[in-house]
Amino acid sequence: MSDLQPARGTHDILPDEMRGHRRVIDTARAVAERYGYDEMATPIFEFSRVFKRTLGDTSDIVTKEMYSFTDKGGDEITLRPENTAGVARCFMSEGLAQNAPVRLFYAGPMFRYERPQKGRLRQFHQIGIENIGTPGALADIEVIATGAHILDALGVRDRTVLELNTLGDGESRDAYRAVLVEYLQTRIGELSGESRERLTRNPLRILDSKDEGDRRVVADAPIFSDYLNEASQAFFAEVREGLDALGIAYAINPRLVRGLDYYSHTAFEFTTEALGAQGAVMAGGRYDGLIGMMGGSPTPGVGWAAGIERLAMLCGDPPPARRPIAVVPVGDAARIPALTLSEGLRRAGFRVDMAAGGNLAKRMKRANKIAAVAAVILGEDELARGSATVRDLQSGTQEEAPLASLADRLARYR
RNA sequence: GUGGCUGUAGCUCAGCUGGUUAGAGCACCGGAUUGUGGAUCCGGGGGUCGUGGGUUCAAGUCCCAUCAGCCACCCCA
Repeated sequence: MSDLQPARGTHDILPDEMRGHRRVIDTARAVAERYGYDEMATPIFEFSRVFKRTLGDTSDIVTKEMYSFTDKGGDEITLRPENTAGVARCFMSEGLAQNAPVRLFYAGPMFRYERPQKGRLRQFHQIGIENIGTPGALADIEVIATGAHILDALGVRDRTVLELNTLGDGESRDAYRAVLVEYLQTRIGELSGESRERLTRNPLRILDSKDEGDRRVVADAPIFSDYLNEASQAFFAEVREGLDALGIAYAINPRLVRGLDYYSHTAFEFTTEALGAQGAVMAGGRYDGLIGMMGGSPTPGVGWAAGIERLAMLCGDPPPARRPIAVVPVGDAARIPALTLSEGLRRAGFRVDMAAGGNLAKRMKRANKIAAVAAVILGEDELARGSATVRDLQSGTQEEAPLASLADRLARYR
């Protein structure tokens, strides 16, 4: 039994759930397309250094969540824990800088070695967009608007809140970090052990700590916005102005931080209360430093990623499957004619299920069970007349129709 | 990675302080109905009680371990 279970934190996506995923992906892709995004895909695994260099040596993802292994050729490989690094790598190795700015949409599985919970899996799926090569705040606004639009289209927007913050540019962040560390040093005794470690590696993260002692210390900490230089303030102001103009509500959350240096300016998250502890549904921001850090020529970028499972959960019951037409042969002589009829209807665009086995009653039962919209009954009587009986399984009414015009008769069931 | 809760049929669950062949509803299969489904009635199949060990005359029930899920922390999508 246990070795027949899917590995921890993974699960099979059966047709019902798959339709839920499909709805999220298809909706997102269609909306993103209106904003100029084209779908692409990067490999599911990359050389480990792509993520290590990109996510930093201190991030949780790199230190404890990567699925890494050495392949038979001795290469260090990692299953992608997120896709921005892969897209950035692709941007460079495929020479996309020639076409910059590029707008890319993706959907696919990601892998993180975490302790599973509802809405948190080891293999999960994300959709995301990346706008690479566009520097201004307008791009940030539009990226957020694309996300908001997708949440609208999925009908879940009213259950989410947009949290917004700015990380400023590098200069502002360096200035603030220095002041912050200086302040925290004076109260280091009150910090949690974890935060003491973060003090050297990742001090901004302390602002987001949920430890009570940390929070008391953080409450009196210098305020980041006081250290934003003029350019950073102007950038953030424009982002807010744009969101206001588009009627996209947001809540400024000064504790919304990103630990990594290549992030700058806009950071945002659409969160929800409806999913328990896993509240983040769509998260993103600006990563102007990323491509430079990976060895490319400095190129700005903005984007977000969203969890398909989480969005699908918010959406509720998946749409029902398309209802088929059941072709029901009666008697041996009808078998082959029913087969060719089925094939013809499929060529004409219908979803067709041909019942086999059992008597007519059994086949009708089956037709009912698979939620067929109609049954096309083909027996010797009909064959002799070159027709078929079409029974509407909703109303129970039926009529005979010539085979030649059957597809037209069935048109409303397509 | 830490702490807590849970694990009985495909699904939802019952099974009292350990005590005969482990039950129900739904679902599934067959029949009533060999050219007509949904309703009803009758019948049937299906469980190594998550797994492994231990205690006991006796374990679904108690103990330990392990696996998985869930909840919180952590982190995030």
